[in-house]
Amino acid sequence: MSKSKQKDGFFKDAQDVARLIPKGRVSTYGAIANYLSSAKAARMVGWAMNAASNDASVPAHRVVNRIGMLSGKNHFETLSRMEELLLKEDTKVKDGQIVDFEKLFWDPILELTGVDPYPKKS
DNA sequence: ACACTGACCACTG
DNA sequence: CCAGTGGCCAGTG
Repeated sequence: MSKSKQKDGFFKDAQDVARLIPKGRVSTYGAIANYLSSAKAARMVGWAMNAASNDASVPAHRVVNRIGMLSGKNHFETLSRMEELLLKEDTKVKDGQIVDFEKLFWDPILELTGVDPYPKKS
């Protein structure tokens, strides 16, 4: 990061995927991580967002944890910044959680590859 | 160069 | 059902 050129890596990819999230939709760290590598790299996605917090082109506010909670709001300029940004995009937020999260959920795997990562329960 | 940490998730017991 | 633990990648001390 400090270097002018960013080597291709998880960060770059995660930020790139974040930019693909349509306005008014939200995604999760795990989904993005799973799309890039595995769900276990979810932590890095959050970190990538933090690294990109200076980059306004990366809608980090559209990325929440798996239960639709604004877990990363503490890393924004202000605690209410993330929620405000979401509300501006018609994304309802209630008590720190995305309303109708299931409907607004944008899964890169499902949307970009067409493969349903969540096989129906047996 | 080693160890630890981090906006998380899924699997085990 | 709740608690515990491993794991992923990159950056920092």
